[in-house]
Formats: sequence, C-alpha cells, structure tokens
Amino acid sequence: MPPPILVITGPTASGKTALAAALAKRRNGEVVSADSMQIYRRMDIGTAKPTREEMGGIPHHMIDVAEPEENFSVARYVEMAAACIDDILSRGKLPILAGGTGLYVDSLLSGRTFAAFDAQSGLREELEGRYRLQGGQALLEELAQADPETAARLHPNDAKRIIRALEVWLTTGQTIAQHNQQTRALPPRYHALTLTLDFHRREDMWARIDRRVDQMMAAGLAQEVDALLQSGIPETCTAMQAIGYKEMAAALRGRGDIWAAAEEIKLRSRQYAKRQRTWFHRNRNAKVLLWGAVPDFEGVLQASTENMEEFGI
RNA sequence: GGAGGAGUUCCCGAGUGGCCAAAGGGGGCAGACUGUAAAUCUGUUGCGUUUCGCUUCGGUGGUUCGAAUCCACCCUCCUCCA
Repeated sequence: MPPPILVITGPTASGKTALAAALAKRRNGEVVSADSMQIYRRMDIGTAKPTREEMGGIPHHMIDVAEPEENFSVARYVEMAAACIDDILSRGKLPILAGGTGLYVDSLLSGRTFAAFDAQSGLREELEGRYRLQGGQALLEELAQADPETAARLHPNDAKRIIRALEVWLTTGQTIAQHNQQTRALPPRYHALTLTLDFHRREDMWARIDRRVDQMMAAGLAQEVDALLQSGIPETCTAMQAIGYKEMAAALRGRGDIWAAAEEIKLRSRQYAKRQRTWFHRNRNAKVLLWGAVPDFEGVLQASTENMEEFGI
C-alpha cells in the first residue's frame, strides 16, 4: 500500500491555501504546492502565493523553486515534488498537496513517468517549423504511420500534442500511445485522499475572483510585473504566460491602461477556473466540499477533518 | 435649423434582393488534456415536435413571387455646417 497523503484541489480562489495551512497545523503536516506558477520566484502577488502570515509557520514546499526565465515542466515538478513528499513522510509528518494545476496533481499521484525529452536536439523546433509550413494534417498523417491510435485521437489544430507525439516517437522509437499505456499501468505513487473545494453557485466564485484581483492590484501587481519586465525577462517564457502577468505586461508596454488589464485578468481567471473545474470533476473519488455565498470556513474544516479520519490520516 | 453617416442575433462586426437563422471575432456553455498546463485544443451558442416549421437584422408601412438588403415616413445615435 502506497503511503497516504492529503490532497487539496479546486479552482482558483477557492481557499486551498488557507485550508491546507489550517489542516497542516492540526495534523502535524507540511504543505506541498501543486501550482505551476507559484514555483517561480519574484512572482508573488499575481500567483497569490501564500504570505508568511498565511503559512502560519507551516513549511511550504515547491514554491520559489525556479527563476521565471527557466522553462519548467511537469516532469521536473513531479521529480522535485515527489522528493519533498518522501522527505516529509520520512520525518513522520503528513504531506498535504495543495494546488490547482490538475496535470501536476494527477501526474504526481499516479506515479506517471514521462517519455524522454531532449531540449538540445532541436527536434522540437524542427517539428514546430514543419507544423507551420506543412500544417497539422500533414504531420498527423505522418504520425499515423507509426502511431495510428494517437493520430486518430488528435485534432489537426492541436499543434502541441501532435508535435509531442511525433517527438516521442522519433526520439524513443516508442509511440506515445504505448508510453501512455505503460505509465497508466504503474501503481499510484501515493494513497491520496482528495478534497476538492468548490462553490455552490458560480456567481460566488466569480465574486471571490474579482475581489482577489482587486486585492492584487492594491498590493502592487503592476509594480511586480513592471519589475519583471525591467529585469529583462523574455516575454515568451512560460512564467509570463501566467494570468495576471501577460495582461499586465501588455498594459505596461503601452497597450491599454492597467485598470482595463485588471478587468481582463478577472475574465481570464474565470475562464481558467472553469477549465480547472472540468479537470477536477473527472476525479470521481474526490470529496467535494462546497462553499455557500458566505464561506463557512469552520464547517469546511470540520468536514475535512471528518473525511481524514474516515480515510485514516 | 441644414448636410452627411450609422442602427444586424449577448457584445463587436460582415452581409446591400433568393444560396441568410445571417461570415468572422469576442463572450457564454460543455468537453479534452501524459515534458510550455494560469498553457493548448475541440464542440456548441434564436425557438421548436429539428433533412422541416416558426420568430429575428431600430419602428411602421410599402415595392417584389421573394427583403437584413429596395422605397416612404418615424425613432435613436454620431460627425460636420449653422
């Protein structure tokens, strides 16, 4: 039986941070973030990174572990986060994985491994170039020669996945379909109790998102993004794709004012929250805890504790 | 007061007699997701008893076999001249 851990997921602004810290305090736990943007240093306000105060003395891992210029990846996340969790377990404490990046959470819990990727080879760039020149249909037909299953699954416009599928085949001699099949057969890395936070009514979630963005603005989001731009960060790097950063960066570069950018950030955050929900709804084993119009933190804390006891952690 | 221009489906915006329930984009809704994932991609988006019917393109009338498209008047907005 894999070691038991607690997982807290949910859309953005659903209170994962606060719940994780509170439960960690009660259960002698440590928090491991599962957030693809909080890993970057110097991106605090816009990623809603927990403040020292919010952490309440609880150790938090997988935050500030990379520079914004770096290209992070799921594979790297899983490797690092697994090491954190194993370390926490070895010290007899409860790991609490908290975050909204569904791919990171699932990859880590499942024990998934990733097919090789060689950034130096230039293959990716070559395939990207061919995609632009020849189009998705052509590459899809080529992929079908080796991996008809994946080719049938992918849409011609799905450049990223077509390219990755070809890349895996070309570099490993194994199709991504085969790889996925193998990795699905791997035993889960952890025995997880997943709590998914969500809202009864989406209007309440939107209100929370709006308020949070207003708070970010008040806390100096524009200045934070400006500092990143001043430091010469490439605009194409992954970190600058983050909601709140790309919109604000555009405004600071002279396209629109920062308050219009704030409104756009609210919109993009709502859309993001929807995608997160779609992802998390797939997990039928998760215990869903819903917020009402007036958040009942004590109630959710109580429900969480009960679920944990039932689960045996 | 005079001269122009504009009013299109939730929004922007194409459409200037039939092929128009009306391009495209946005937004909404739903879904996908195995090394960029806060990213990326897909479907759908007037109503209904759904290979057909009904209602819709500022309003009201009219021309026509047929109108979002033409005509008249009216309403609203914008620009310019007074």
